Amino acid sequence: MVAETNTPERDESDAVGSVARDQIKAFVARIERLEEEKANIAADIKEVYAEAKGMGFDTKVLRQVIRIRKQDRNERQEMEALLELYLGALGEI
Amino acid sequence: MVAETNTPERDESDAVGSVARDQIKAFVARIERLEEEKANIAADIKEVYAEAKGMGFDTKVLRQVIRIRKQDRNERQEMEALLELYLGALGEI
Amino acid sequence: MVAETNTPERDESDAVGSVARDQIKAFVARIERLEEEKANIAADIKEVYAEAKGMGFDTKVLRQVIRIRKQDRNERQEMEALLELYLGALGEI
Amino acid sequence: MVAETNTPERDESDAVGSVARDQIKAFVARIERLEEEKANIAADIKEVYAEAKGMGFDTKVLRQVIRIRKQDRNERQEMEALLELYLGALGEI
DNA sequence: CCTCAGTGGCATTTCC
DNA sequence: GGAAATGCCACTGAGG
Repeated sequence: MVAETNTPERDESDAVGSVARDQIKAFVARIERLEEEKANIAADIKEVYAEAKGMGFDTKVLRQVIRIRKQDRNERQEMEALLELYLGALGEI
Repeated sequence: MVAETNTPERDESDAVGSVARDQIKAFVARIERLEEEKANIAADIKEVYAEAKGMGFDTKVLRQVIRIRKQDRNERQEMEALLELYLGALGEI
Repeated sequence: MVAETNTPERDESDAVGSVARDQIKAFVARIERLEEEKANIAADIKEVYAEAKGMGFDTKVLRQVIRIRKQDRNERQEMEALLELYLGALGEI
Repeated sequence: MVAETNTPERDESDAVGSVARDQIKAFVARIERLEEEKANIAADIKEVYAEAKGMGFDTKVLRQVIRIRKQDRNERQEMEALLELYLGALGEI
């Protein structure tokens, strides 16, 4: 794991030390917990698409709509960032 | 959205019908809601990695650990499925 | 290089065979040639930004403008793809 | 675009001035032209990798080869620069 | 020097 | 199930 601050040189057989070891285990547990939640939500999304498909909607079109709306949001944010840049730059004239 | 069962030919001005239209909007809303939750959890995971990094752990190795453990779980599940298959086959002899 | 179709078992000392060897060299040469062209163009772009900066323009803003215009193009393409999807789906009703 | 030297305070309606405006448009056009060329070459490279893959070569290994050779070139250049430095220093003795 | 945008590589997912 | 596409992460290099 190469945690310099957590793995000082030591004589004992364990290379990382029980403290660092516990920290690693805690991080792994937290991440795996969150990954599980994320996977569950991904499964939910999949279900929604399946449900829409079951009602006769074209999931390909639906996905595209979602993508375009997401792009819209991103572009709006970029425009705001550009405005910030402009205003900041104007202030420096 | 091209839902054959929901968009019969019609004389009215709206091409898709208000019912299908509402259904589409509902699906989009549900998916976007779930996508947002997923993005939040992804951000949480990122934070955890950042925290671990801040404590001197190598995130690259940490990610590998997570990946390997996930693979192990998958393999274990496959083995169990195979076992089920064998046992079922034996029961049919 | 692990090219199963190009590396039959053979008694000779070379593991890959002269044919596969030549093919690999040709691929590497082609890629490196293209990579070089790409690097040259990247250098040209850098020069243009430098020139703009030299004339008093804010390169950060300029980059943002380029990025937004690129997003616009992408979104336009996505919209066209969506239209294609719609039309194709309508044709199947 | 916030070009102090090109956008003096002015009474006219246009905020940036038609000259600066044209300059900006020219820069954007030049950059977008070059970006397009770069994207085309990147697509070509992708095609070459795909072709190699289609002939049974492992693209992952191929990429590694390209990367290592690039590193070698860089190191060689650094060595030559170092040699130049040494020789120049000797000439000043 | 340090932040940050851009880019390449990798993993996952999706479609066939 | 395998190839193709998308998204994500790490890294390098540019700009301040």
